[in-house]
Amino acid sequence: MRIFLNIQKAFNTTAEELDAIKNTAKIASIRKNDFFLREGEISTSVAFIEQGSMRLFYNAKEKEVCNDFFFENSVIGSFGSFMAQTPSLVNIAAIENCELVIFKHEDVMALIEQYTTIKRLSDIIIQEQFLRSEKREASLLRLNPEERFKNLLEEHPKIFKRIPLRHVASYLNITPETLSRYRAKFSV
Amino acid sequence: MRIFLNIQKAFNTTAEELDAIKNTAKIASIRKNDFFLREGEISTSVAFIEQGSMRLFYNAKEKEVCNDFFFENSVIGSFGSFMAQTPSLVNIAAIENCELVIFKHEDVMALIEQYTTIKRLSDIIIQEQFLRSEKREASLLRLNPEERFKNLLEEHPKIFKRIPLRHVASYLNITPETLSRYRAKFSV
DNA sequence: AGGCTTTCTTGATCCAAATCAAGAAACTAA
DNA sequence: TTAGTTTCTTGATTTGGATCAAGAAAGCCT
Repeated sequence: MRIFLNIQKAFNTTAEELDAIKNTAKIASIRKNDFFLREGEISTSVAFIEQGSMRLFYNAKEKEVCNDFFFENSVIGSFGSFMAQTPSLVNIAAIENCELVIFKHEDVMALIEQYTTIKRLSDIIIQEQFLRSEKREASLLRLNPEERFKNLLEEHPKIFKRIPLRHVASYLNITPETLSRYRAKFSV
Repeated sequence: MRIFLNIQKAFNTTAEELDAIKNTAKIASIRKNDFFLREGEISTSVAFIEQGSMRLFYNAKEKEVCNDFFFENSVIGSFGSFMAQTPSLVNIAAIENCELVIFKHEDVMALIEQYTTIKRLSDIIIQEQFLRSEKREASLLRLNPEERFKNLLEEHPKIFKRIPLRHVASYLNITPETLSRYRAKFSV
């Protein structure tokens, strides 16, 4: 199946591992704005994004605050909820229509048990999440809004192309008005 | 050894596991203000805090920004750096004099390999880190400074007793002056 | 296409927290 | 103990980004 080729490429799996994955993972489409996980639910699965983009966000008082964006060839989920099987603190929803490869909790456990290389894979994914969250925290703590904007523009210009600006503003923890002014200031 | 009793209690290990831990882990004292890990270094170990308190912080422009505090009976380390064996983004230092039980990277790997229950333990620690960081992000993203202050006061009053206020201010991502005014306002 | 809603931009005003400044209190080390 | 730091408090001022407001542009129906 064409759709697993990206997994093969992203994770550099052997034919045997890829077969095991094909036999357990499920393919799913989710449409723009659909939820993958809601705050309070216990996460039953994580997903590999074949195509599309998603966001992970918190419910704040009246608004939503966006914590992160995920594009094709990355793994998305609430790892806290998924691993501990506790209610999720975060929401996850599609920004663009997405093609996903879904990994159920029990399947992941079984795959890890059976294939030490898949275990290693899972460890790498977990590591990446730790690094991602340390980076995110560092950016929120040590940079001011304008610096965060310039940083994001430099490191992930595609976010400005594919993500609605109100979500980008939320990610930067500023209002849409302020983002708009930064964009004018730096002519983006 | 008395010092391992807390580990036994915190993790509810069997006698056999505790023995395995005793034979590999090393006890260390570190003094107030000493570093456990510096930004840029690759983390070689994680530590169980028997006694004392530590902080995890980032270097920002001219100042340090504190990301979290850790007290006795918790595990501290840069998990991103420890697991991926990449340079740490964070610093870790003692606030009070500490008694630590140190777990070297290779020993942890070996223990996990050998004892499935210790593997389970490590999974729980990792889960806790994920939850901790989701909570931390949520607090930075959805609360304003004064709400963060009130929240911290409610949930962790002991932090105000044991941690120098400038570190608390940094944790709340406000200036010491602002913290001082909040304290006056709420008579803390 | 055309009407409707949502998103984005631009301007005016406001405010919470930062900065600047200086004194008080708490540690530290001889 | 006391001199010397460092930390904390309090006051005056500034400021970056929020909020309020209203129009422009872009999406999204049928």
